[in-house]
Amino acid sequence: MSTMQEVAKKAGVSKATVSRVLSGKGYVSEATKEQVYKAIEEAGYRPNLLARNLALNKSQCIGLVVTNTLYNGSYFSEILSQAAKKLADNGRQLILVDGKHSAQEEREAIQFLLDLRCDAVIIYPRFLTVDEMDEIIEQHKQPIMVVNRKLRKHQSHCIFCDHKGSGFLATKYLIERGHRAIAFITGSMDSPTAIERLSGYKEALNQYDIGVNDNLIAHGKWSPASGVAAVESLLAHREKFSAVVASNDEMAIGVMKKLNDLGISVPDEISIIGFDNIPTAPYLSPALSSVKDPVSEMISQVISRLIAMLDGGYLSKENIFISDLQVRNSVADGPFTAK
Amino acid sequence: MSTMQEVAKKAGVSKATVSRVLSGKGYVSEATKEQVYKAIEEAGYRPNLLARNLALNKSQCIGLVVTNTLYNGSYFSEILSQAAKKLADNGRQLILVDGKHSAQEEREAIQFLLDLRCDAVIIYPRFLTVDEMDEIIEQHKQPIMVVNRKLRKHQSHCIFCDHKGSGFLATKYLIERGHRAIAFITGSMDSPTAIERLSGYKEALNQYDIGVNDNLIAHGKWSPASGVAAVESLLAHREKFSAVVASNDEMAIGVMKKLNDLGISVPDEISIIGFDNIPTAPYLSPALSSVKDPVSEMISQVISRLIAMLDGGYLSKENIFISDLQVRNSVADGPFTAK
DNA sequence: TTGTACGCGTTATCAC
DNA sequence: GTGATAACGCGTACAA
Repeated sequence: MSTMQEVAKKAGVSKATVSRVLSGKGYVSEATKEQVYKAIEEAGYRPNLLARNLALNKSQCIGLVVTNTLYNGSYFSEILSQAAKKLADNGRQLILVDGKHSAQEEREAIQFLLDLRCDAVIIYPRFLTVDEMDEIIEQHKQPIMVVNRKLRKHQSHCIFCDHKGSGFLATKYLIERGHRAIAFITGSMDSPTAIERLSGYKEALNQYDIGVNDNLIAHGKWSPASGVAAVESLLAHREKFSAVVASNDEMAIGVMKKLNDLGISVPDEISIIGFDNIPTAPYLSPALSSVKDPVSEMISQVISRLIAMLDGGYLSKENIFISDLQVRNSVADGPFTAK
Repeated sequence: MSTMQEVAKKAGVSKATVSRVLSGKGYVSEATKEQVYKAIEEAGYRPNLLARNLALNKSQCIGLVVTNTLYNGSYFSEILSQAAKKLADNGRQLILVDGKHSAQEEREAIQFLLDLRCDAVIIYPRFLTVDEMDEIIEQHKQPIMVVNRKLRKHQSHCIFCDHKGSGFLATKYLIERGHRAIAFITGSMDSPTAIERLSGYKEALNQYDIGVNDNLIAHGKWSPASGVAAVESLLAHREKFSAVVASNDEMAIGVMKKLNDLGISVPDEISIIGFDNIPTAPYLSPALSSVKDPVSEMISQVISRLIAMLDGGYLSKENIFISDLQVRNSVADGPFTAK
């Protein structure tokens, strides 16, 4: 790899001049510009971005921390594709670091990115608590943005959406269509999202004066297989239900499969509603509807805000809260009506 | 951010000593070690990885280039999750760069990663030709690995699998179950994978003395919607068929949806087979089977090889060709038998 | 318009 | 054991 020094020598100028030509800053005569370009060409010169970043003390790179536990399925791909595209549009690159499966490892991942002198770090946390993140943000100069959590102190550094509201909405949707015995399948209960969706479900039942029946609540782990298992545990209680709210689409698909296998007609006998919207979902089954999880929007907005702050130096103090929820219907309302 | 110099001053030693303590190389007395650790703690010192990388001329980062056109769905997520995990296991990080949607942009993405002094670059190409990539590999000292293409010259820098064989397998699978009128839906025909799968289909028909009927071949674009459109164009020809080979699972799902909507029973009247295996596929429909695309294995193997070469300095000259194909069945063979 | 000299934060090679 | 000092490759005041 040839260096700037060598190019300078070839062109018969100093490296300061080469630098000026490359950056377009400062005055350089057309004649020497020519010389320099020619020398660059000949030498096959390429700038060393490490050196440049060191000198400028910034890297044009944004770090992203995502937990291992999310590393599969369309949710992960949505986070990543959105982040990579949006950053590329703004001339930055994405460095992905595995948050593994503990708070300590999430910490280390953030630290690593900061040590690499990333301009900023985005984390989709799983194990770090809100307070821990507030603390981390305080300790560092570089902006650290948190997706899908409501921070206590640094609200301008986070973005979140109304998971409780979406749990409420899904349940209400079924209630309004005549369902009374509505089962609920949770996600992993160590996830705030799972807890919020469950609480939305309970609130909806309460609001319509339907008692919460613990026999109608089963615990899943986000995966299709755990959806299958949850159905089994629900049926074991021999309690009737005409609808199921599954805390994400993957479990909803597992539920659908299991019910089909048992010869239970979906959605005629039992309706299913999920969350997240996996891309192929609209094609899957007229039996399955979902409440959209606005991950893409969260990522998109958080990056917009980040770029604005990196370029403009100003970070909006405004709270970002996405509450625009909607149910996507594969079909007309018909099939979801309780018989 | 405090620097090594400041830590040295605090500890009353030179920065050379601090460096020795940190790296664990060279002799340092226990007493001064203590001092240094204390100073590091007090100063809240963190090493600047940019500076370290510049001095060492390596970055512990591996670049990955993926085209925009792949940025969705489970295929993308499989590539990424596999790459990130495998690299993290080996203490390296993943930098993802958007290959956008042209050969030129794929070139630039590779160049950027090299300029960043990534230790190596992995590309899942879409637009660059095999010859162009062979040339790029020659021009650079850092290893550049190519996934899903057979290079002409640098075979040890690539990994690929038998897409033609899998197209053949899927078709043969149906033929052996009694089907004769088998429709085929291609992927985007600017993709080598799409072309190879089609040629496998044709070869299977030939081998069983079934003529290739152009009316039974429709062109899709990998998306579920294009699968729907392909079915429409097939039906427009008023040619009967009892089975469909769709060039990937997403299109297969579109096909299934469309046939269901038309009241055509799947798989009783028409059987469908796809490729790729999306994670939820086994839960979707007993009507859909797929031939697995070994992306994960390709990524995994190419990284193993890469790490071996980065750590050991030796790059195996052996050809890597994955030919272990298999059909995943959601169900027993029954439903796929032609009536 | 151009060149000199220094700084960015490390690592590594010497002497001491 | 430890401390100067020279790389690493680039940006940028400041001087000329």
